[in-house]
Amino acid sequence: MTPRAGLDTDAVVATAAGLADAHGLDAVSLTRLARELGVRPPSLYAHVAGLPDLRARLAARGAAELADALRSAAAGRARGDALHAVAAAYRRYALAHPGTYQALQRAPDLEGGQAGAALVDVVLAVLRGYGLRGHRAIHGARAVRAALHGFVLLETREGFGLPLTVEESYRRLVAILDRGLSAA
Amino acid sequence: MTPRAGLDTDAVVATAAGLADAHGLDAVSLTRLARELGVRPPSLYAHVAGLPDLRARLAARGAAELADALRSAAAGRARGDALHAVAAAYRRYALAHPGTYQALQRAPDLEGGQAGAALVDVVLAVLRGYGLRGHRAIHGARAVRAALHGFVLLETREGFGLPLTVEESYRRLVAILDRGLSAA
DNA sequence: TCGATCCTCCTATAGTGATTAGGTTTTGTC
DNA sequence: GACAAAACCTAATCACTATAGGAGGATCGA
Repeated sequence: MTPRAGLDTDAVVATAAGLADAHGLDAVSLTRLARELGVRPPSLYAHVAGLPDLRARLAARGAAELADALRSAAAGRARGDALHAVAAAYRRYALAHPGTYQALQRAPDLEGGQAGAALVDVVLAVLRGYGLRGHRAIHGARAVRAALHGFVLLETREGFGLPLTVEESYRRLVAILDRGLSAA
Repeated sequence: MTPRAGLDTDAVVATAAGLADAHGLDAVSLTRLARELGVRPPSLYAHVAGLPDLRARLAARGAAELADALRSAAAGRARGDALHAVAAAYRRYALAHPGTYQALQRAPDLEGGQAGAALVDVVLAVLRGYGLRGHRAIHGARAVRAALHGFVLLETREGFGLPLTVEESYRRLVAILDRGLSAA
């Protein structure tokens, strides 16, 4: 008689991602998510282990998607070309999926998991184009991640109060990184 | 008879800051804060307007402290010297007050308030030493803030899985910024 | 010193969200 | 069709935010 929603973990996480991107990560409560899915809150426990687990899955999903986007952007390019493409893809993803990106932030060690490592690998691959290996590559990767992450965060959170094109600021930041990596 | 805690808004916010720095921002609940202060949760409403207000005050307090620290670091220095000093002070503050720094992040528009503007001003002052004014200074300030913010965030949140000195990575990041700003 | 008043803190209470326990019905398989 | 697994539900608990309204200590003028 009852239609049954026919959920599984992926569907739950996907809906949560939509909710997060549309209304912010804080809007993702089990109660609201359940309502969205036409189900009672306790039913969600059949698919996720609880709110922390849901958030972790959201982050893992986002890291995987982001890594994919970066990989695609880097494909077939090198050096500054690759760096600009990867940077653009990074920002594009974060702006298109603000809630998911937010979830990515709050993932403490989980970022250090599978998908997180994939993210680092893409950056390292780009740096190899600059001739950077070993220690130097790692320092470079940290710098690149920090810069992109920080910029996107400031943009999405605080919004850069001043009326000056954000695109241009980003382009210049990436140019600075390019110059710095070339010199290193 | 009753000893009375003798609280005021500053004391409440200060204790909240201690709690946040010691156990993370999420540990700062009115219930726990009240327990910490030897008081019942409703009593806190005499000093702060609620949890959002408390968080906002935490952020404002942090922004003011951070701006002070940066101003001190910049005093009497110029260019790369000033940049390195400010960057070091920035990271030092964030590491010493992780919970407060976390609160700073979550403050949406409040960062754009008094204390937030002071923060930007310090960076702009440093950039003036590089001969940057107007648009170029703003782009530069965004780059610097993004890089420092992003680095500190990655360090405190995810911890840079790899076993390679974080200090050295930071130093190199700042060096990249220095080079980039000099060229701009 | 006496008292009016303010302010701090309290109890009581409501409401929301996460989570667990334990049962019931649908779905898939033989 | 019957059995087993799994999806969902109701009921209940607990932690936390928040409001309402009251009691008592502190302060200041007389």
